[in-house]
Amino acid sequence: MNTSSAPSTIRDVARLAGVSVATVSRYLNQSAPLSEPTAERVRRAMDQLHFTPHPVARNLATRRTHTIGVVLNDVGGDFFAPLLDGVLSGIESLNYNLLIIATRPDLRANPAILGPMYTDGLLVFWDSLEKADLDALIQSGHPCVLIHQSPPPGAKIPLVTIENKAATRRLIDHLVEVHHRRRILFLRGPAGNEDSQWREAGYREALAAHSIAYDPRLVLKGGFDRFISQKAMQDLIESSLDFDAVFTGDDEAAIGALQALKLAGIRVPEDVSVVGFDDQSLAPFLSPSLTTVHAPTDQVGRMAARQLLRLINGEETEPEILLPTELVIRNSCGCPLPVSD
Amino acid sequence: MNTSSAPSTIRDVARLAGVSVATVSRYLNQSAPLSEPTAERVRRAMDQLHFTPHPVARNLATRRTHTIGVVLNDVGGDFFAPLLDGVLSGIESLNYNLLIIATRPDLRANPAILGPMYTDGLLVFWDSLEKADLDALIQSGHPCVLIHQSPPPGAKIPLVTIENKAATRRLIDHLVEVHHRRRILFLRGPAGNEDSQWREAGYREALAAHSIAYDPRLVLKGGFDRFISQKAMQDLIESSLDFDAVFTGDDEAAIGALQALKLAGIRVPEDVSVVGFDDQSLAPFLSPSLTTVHAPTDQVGRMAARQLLRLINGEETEPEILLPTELVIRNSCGCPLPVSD
DNA sequence: TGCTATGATGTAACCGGTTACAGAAAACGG
DNA sequence: CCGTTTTCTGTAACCGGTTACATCATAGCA
Repeated sequence: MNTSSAPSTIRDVARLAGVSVATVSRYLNQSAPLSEPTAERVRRAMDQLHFTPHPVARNLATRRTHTIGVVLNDVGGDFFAPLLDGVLSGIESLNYNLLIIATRPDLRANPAILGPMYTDGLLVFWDSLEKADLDALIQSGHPCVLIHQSPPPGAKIPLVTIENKAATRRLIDHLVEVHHRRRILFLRGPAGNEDSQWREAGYREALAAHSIAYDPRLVLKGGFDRFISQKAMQDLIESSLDFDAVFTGDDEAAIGALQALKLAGIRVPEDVSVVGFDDQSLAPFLSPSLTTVHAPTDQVGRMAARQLLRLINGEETEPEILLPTELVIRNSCGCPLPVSD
Repeated sequence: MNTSSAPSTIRDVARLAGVSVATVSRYLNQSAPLSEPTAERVRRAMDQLHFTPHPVARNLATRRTHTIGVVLNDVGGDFFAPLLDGVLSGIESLNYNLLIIATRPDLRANPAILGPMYTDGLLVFWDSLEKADLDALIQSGHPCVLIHQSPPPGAKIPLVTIENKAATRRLIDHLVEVHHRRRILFLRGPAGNEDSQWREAGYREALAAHSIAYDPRLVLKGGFDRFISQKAMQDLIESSLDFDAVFTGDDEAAIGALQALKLAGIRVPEDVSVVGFDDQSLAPFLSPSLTTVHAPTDQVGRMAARQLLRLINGEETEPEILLPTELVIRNSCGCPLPVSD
């Protein structure tokens, strides 16, 4: 009946059970053995009062927040949902909370929120922090795990990312070997993006392996962005440079590339093969359906969360986790429709 | 050079400035006037010590968390990213933090985390809480705003959602008036989904307005899900019931419907018009591009966040915000390609 | 000049937990 | 049977802020 009374505290419980607050606390945390009769009385008192320990008070006393932060710049992007889904499944039922820390190119994060008072550790996604902020964070020693971005040299910060180079190699090999493409465009990602750098390395390796000369005119800025890549493709088409395939760097850029080709009346895949990277959720529904490389973004999130928890608990962590990627053949490369999908 | 020393506290600042902790606190919160010389000394001491007030201690003392929670079941779904993006922009620079509370059909939320100790208020998305948990939350009086779901009768909880019925009416009107469709399928959303109910009402209203008899055989379960809707469409096609258009309930179901039609060799939009709802990010890239209704999901997030903040601050709130939706004509209804896109 | 209103600051209790330390009782070993 | 260890429990300090109340100058006023 005392529904709307003030929530009860550990002292209320102690009083009702006829024990000290320390005893109640020990019961809560199993931090010391209690005699069975005492435990029973505490238990009784607790549920008679509907007692729930106050997390903030506990956080203050233990100097742990039981919260991990995810630092991201690109909320709303296609990476966001699967990544967070993975992170959540990584901390599931471990009594950890998830705090979203959104940064923007124009909006630096409040430095304090990166500090140890808000979270027990941070998951830092590529491009979410200015270099200075990242360095300061690393210096501070606050646990963090980087996602899709290597730590600065010397820093021993775990990294979780995906395998880019070998997968790209297989992707380009497929274009050359199966579809006999030899003039293959590459749309670079944003400056400084490591995924893009590795993909470019895979691209060049594949060309070299097939004795195809590297032509710098075939490498454009796609920015992992549909509009930038559409513009880049349009410009290239106007320049009437010859090409028979496009590796768009990522799926997002593939959207723009497909659009540009369509508007120019160039048929995909008959005239030009198009392949992407990431296997975003819309890849199967583009037209033609997009041949790409599956990036296990949810797993990246899950693994990163696990690494961070290990770090927080002082356990051993892997310095680097490279998750495997997988070629996904659909139609935009020129392969026929599968029987069903 | 004392870089790695323990972080300084308000008492350290007080000592260095030669004032009491209360004075420092007053400076921090502007909660009482300070003489300029005192203020100056506090300021000096603060940045000499790089002092940052400890948020958890502050939360404990003020019994506010400066955090709002978003309760969601469908992390990873297409709603998630834009919604959160909107929420973040709604709380931007207001010193509020965002906690993600993910529930799953199989995993009930820890009841405590819905309580007032973790957050100052909650944004509750449709279907994220069991009825009992929602009722308990509302009973508790903890501030909350519902998203895409009306409160139980009698409860005075603000609601933020979108206009469904009139938009659906316009959508179906378009099919009938422009494309002369009269046998229009409707794929219902999940049971209990209010959006779906309103869309169905709009659908029926449009039929009635054009004197088209309502045929219950044309209403199927699409579940707002690509697989469910694909299956439903396939079954319907096999039953060889006649139809010339499909309103898929949402865009997600449109994916499945398009797939089923394609596999059956039925041409869209020549043989059958297909229209969706939501205007998810992939809608323009389906083939043919999807005629749909734009749902301003990011705005829903922003508005809901704002309402919640008002509620938390004891200001007046709107009982219900219905955000306008807008018809987006593309090609899947049968309209020609726009000049550019 | 003496008395009160005002403004600035300090003291100490409080938010609600955890935990170091101490003490008492029970178990153990010789 | 007594000293030592072990097991359980209590006392009180502590985490790092906020704030009600008290205090003390100083300004204002008659």
